[in-house]
Order: sequence, then C-alpha cells, then structure tokens
Amino acid sequence: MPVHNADIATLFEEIADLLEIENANPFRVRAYRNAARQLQGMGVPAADMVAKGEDLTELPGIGDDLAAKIQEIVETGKCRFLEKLRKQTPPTITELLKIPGLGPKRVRALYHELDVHTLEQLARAARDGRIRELPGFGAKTEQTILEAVSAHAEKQTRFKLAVAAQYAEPLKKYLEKILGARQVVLAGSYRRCKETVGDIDILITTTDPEKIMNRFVAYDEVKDVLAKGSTRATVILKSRLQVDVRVVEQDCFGAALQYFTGSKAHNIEIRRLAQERKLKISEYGVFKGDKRIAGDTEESVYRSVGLPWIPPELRENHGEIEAARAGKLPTLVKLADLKGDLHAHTKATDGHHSLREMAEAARSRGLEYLAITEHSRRLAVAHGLDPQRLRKQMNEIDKLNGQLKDITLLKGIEVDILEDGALDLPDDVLSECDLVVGAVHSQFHLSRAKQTERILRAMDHPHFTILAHPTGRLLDTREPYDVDMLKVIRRARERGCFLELNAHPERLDLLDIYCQMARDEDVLVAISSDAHSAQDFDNLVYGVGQARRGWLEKKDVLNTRPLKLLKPLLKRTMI
DNA sequence: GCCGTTTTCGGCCCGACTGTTTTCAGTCG
Repeated sequence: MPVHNADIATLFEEIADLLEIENANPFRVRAYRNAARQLQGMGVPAADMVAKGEDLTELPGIGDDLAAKIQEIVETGKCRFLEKLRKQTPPTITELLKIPGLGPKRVRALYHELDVHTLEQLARAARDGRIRELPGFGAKTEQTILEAVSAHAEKQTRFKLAVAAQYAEPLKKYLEKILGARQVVLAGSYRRCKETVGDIDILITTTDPEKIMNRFVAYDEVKDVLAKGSTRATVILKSRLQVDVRVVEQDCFGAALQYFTGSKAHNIEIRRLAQERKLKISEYGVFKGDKRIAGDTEESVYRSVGLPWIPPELRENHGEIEAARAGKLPTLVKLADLKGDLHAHTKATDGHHSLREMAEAARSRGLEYLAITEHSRRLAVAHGLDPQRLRKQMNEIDKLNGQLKDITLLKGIEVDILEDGALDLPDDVLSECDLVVGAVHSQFHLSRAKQTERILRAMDHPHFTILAHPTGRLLDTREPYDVDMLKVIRRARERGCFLELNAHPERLDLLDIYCQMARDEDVLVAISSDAHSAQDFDNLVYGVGQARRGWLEKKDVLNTRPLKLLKPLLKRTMI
C-alpha cells in the first residue's frame, strides 16, 4: 500500500495537535503544520522521492528531523514519535480541538482536570455543570461548548466554491446597498478561488462601522451571531456557512485586503519579509516605527517588501514569493482568453439541450468553437453512442455548421477507456472525429500500476486527443483514483496529447498541483466545461480559477487558441 | 522544528473579540 502525501500530512497534523495539547513550543507545532501543508501542495509523492533517494530537506520547511520522519512513514507506514505521543495523550483528544472555542489550553485543562478526552465525555461534563467549575471557564463557556458539540455533529465542514458563491454573492449585494458602505469585497479563500471554502470573508470600507455591523447581523439569512465588535463580526447563515466581516477605513483598504485574502502561510511570509526590513505589516498598513508608509492599495503593501503584486490565486507560500522576487510571476490565464470549449454533451446522451441550443449558448459567451463529445456506448446509463449514432450526430453537426454563424461545432466523442486501456469505439469511427476525449468511468480501484498503465495505453492510441477529468475525483464524494500523474503527463507530451481541466464545480479535475506539473512538462491543458446544459458554460469560470491556482498562463491552455491554430494541434503529429 | 546579506543560536506575523477577569489569557482568523 503506497503512502500518499496526504497520509503523511495527516500524521503530521496529528503530531501538531498532540504537541500543542502537551504545551510544546508553538513554533515546533507550526513546523509540523507547515510540513503537512508542504506535502499536500506538491504533485510528486514524497514516497517516490524516498524511493529515488532524493534529498527531502531540499523541500521548504523540511529539515533533517522531518525528512527522517517522512522516510520512516514511507518505509514502515508508521511514525514511532507519534505512537509515543498517542501513549502519553489519548488520540481521540484531537477531536476536541475541532470544537470552536476549544484550543489546546482548554483541551489540556479539560483532560487533566476532568479526564475528558472524547466528544461524548465533553458533552456530559458540560451537561453536568462540571466545566464551569474549572478556572478560566464559566457558565457561559460551558453553554457555548454544549451548543458547539451538537452543532459539530451536523456541521458541513467545507462548501464547494460554486455553492458558497450562491450565498456569498447575494450577501455582497445586500451589503453594497447599505448607505455608507464604499467597497465590499469577497476576500479569503473565495478570492483565492480555492476548490472549497470553509467560510466567507468579506472586507468592507466605510466611515460608519457601527451601522455596517448592525445591518450585517440583521441580514435575513443570519442564523447565529458568534461575535460582533466594531471592526469584526462573525455569523452563521441558515445554510450553515460561516461569514466573517471585517470593516476598515478606506485608506487601509489595500493592507486589509491583503491581510484578509490570505493565505495564512503567505501572510506570515510577507510579514516576515517586512520584519527583515524593519517594517511591520498589519491590516492597517505598513509601518516604519510609528509612521505609516503604505497600505492604501495591495500593490503598495507588496512594493514595501520589494515585490510586485501577486495574484490571489497564487498566495499559498508555494513558491510565489520567490517567483515574484525573481520577476518570474506568471501572467495567469483569464476567462476572456478562452476561445472555445472542448467537452460538451447534448440530448443525444445525458445532456439537456439540442446541438443548436448548445452552440448558441456557447456563442453567446463569446466562444468561437464548441466540441460535442457525447459518451460512448459502454456508458449505458448515459445512453452512450455506438458508431452508428455517432456518425448520425456527425452528419447533423456538418449540416448545422453550414447554418451557424460565428461559432463552429467540432465533432468529438468522450470515449470510455476500458479496463485494459482499449477505447470503447472502433478505430474507423474515431478517425472520423475532430478530437477524441478519453475518460475513465469505471474500475476506479485498480492498483496504481494498473491504473497508470491503462491510461498510458489509451493515450498511445493514434486518435486519442485529450484525457478527460484525469484523476476522476468528485469533491466530497469520490477520492481520485491512484495514478502516477507524472508518468501520464510525460506520456501525453511524447504522444502529443493534452490533459483536461474539467471545470465542473464538483470535479475541478485537473488539480492545481498537476496543472503546475503539466506546465513544467510543456503539456497543454484544455479548460473544458463538460456542459450538460446551456447554462453549464458558466462553470468555465471555476475551471479558469483552478487553472490560475495551477499557475497556468494563456499559452499553457489549449483552448485559448483560435480555431485556426487549434486544428493542427488536434491532429496527432508525434505518434 | 526550521532557518540564516544580523547564520549554527535565537529568533519565529499581528490584531480583534470573548469571557472571565480586576488587567488578561485563550482562541481565532
């Protein structure tokens, strides 16, 4: 059983939690958390690095000690240090840290004074009125804990970006209408276009904070007010989405936006750079001693530490600061750069609209081409096409192209990649397509070696053009299948194929780390909607957000090419 | 535990809000 980066990260997070409860040096705790984040943000499995004898201490935040622990975990699946910690402190105790309001100090007190180390024991202690007796706790805290435990049970931890948008955008409009609100900006992980967001962060500039806060907590959708001060407030909406609002004066806007956009790791690094220059950065500005020297715009904040403005999607402390310093920040792809869409369905299979309706919807969004790529026969639930029905659709497309203006339909297919890597339709009909999008829709649990071999073999097929949703993951629903993405990307380059970044909000597949990998290996990525209806083209914006998080530029994206330049690329040349 | 044009020790981002406190610790973002 291979050890994934996420597995190692989970163990490091547990070590960090347990150390924190044991009152360890907070910076030691942070080192474990930084390492966990580093592992989750890299495309190459640490296990592969260990196998190749590569030096793990080259990775930022990994020193001799953590490198040795990673190696131990990769080789044995265990970490003796963690097992020792678990003997000292019951591991279930880390669950308590997830209760809002409970941090390491309080959890430690609850454990040592009341022998509470599970959520059930916590709830019982609260009901029995034992918590209020502890020093530093009180009746109010006890009540809060009780409520938090029951809320925790039904809490949805993170919201998909597109779902969060349904709540965040109307709230933004509501806030903008309040007299005295100057700027209302959705910041935080939403602005960074993370796949999922834990909460919504809103920055507002005004000269009347009091009024803004009162109106904010009076919003119709607000269920609970967790905190409310003159500059900061936190509420829970009826949808269970948490919203944090931060209010500042206009001249702090840039510094506050920079602070409130995050990520935390990025901000810590930027503020550390400021320290080196004897400056202090807070949400109120950049200070030299008592003198405020910048902060009205984000640009001014970055300039103060010698950097150009960094796009929010890159702010993860994953190399963007070094790139900025070296003048090597990418010029990220924009929605308007997309000239077409290379993955869509119609009523012929599991879509909801006709060829013409889909073409017109794509055209209305400024696209100049749209590939129709129905499922193939193997996907019976979607009423996939056999060669006869595919040829019939191709005829319809030819006919329709004669009538349509300003948009061209391309003849494609989303063909199933069978378990052995063969394609689900015969060569002759595939050869008649403008492009062949290959997809894995079954057998997700093959071994890493078999799954990788299956996909490599499919890409070897002379008509294969684009690998659809390359990891198969569905957010919250299905883990990615186990595949050696570096091998897949390198084979794509050898064979002149491309990888899809599926823009459906539940997929967002390619993952950002693999976008970066594809870019480094010179493999173009197609940002595709996988539209099943006319309105699904609106999802392209989420694909672009994901691509931006993956550092992709216009030149790295296949469908930023106009049709004339796209067509030769779809013809396989390197076979 | 990591890291280094203040380097191998001594630092490690910064501020708001809450509850339990008589001035602040804990938590959070």
